[in-house]
Amino acid sequence: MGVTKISLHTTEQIEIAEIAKVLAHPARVAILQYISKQEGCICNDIVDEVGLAQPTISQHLQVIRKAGLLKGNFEGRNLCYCLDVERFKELQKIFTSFFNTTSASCC
Amino acid sequence: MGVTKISLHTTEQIEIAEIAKVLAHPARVAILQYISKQEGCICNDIVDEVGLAQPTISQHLQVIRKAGLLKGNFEGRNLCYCLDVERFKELQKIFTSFFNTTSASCC
DNA sequence: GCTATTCATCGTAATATTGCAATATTACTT
DNA sequence: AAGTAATATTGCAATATTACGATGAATAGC
Repeated sequence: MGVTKISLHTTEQIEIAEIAKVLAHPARVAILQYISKQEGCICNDIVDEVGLAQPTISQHLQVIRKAGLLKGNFEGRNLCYCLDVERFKELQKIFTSFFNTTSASCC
Repeated sequence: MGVTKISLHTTEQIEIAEIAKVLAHPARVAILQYISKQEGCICNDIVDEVGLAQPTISQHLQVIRKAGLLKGNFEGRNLCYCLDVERFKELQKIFTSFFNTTSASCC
């Protein structure tokens, strides 16, 4: 039904899935890579860089923002996006912990 | 349109997104945790453990299998699933590399 | 043979995601 | 004030995902 039965799962499982969802689209991976790669901040060149329409990029940015990974400062009429590196590393920790804990005894 | 324009993205971005997609559902996270946690192999107790219907679990297992993370041996009439730990660690490496590379210079 | 059990697959319904055109909003510029 | 530039929001179409009941295939045990 396209509807996830969250009541069945632990908060940890849901958290990991939420984070993974942010990375689960190549455009968002591209955006994350791009906004971190830039020396200063960048603006709507994400649109040029990634090659999707502006509303689509805006939508993906919202997903990234909801995960707490986006910082944006206005510079004149430009919005300059930044990766929230601290939050990003937080997510990495959660992932690393999941991977390490999970790859345990088997067969 | 629900259709991802893969032509726009690099193979690395697509690969990361593919891996993330596997983890992008709490049920699959739960399954991965469960099959790794078990001493021996397990069978359809995943259904009991996770709490979704058998066809749904089977569907999720297919996603995990497609990512190369599932090993299954028949034991009598039971299929015993195993996490492919090597492949799992491979994915972890790809993720770790992405995280480390991405959290670079910003603002 | 028959029956029960285990798991996969099919079909289908409900919902989510992705993408874009059109439009709105905000803020700078003249 | 009017025009322009940068983003966000809205609305909608196409597709993907999630979930489950029904059915199918394989095997164990009688």
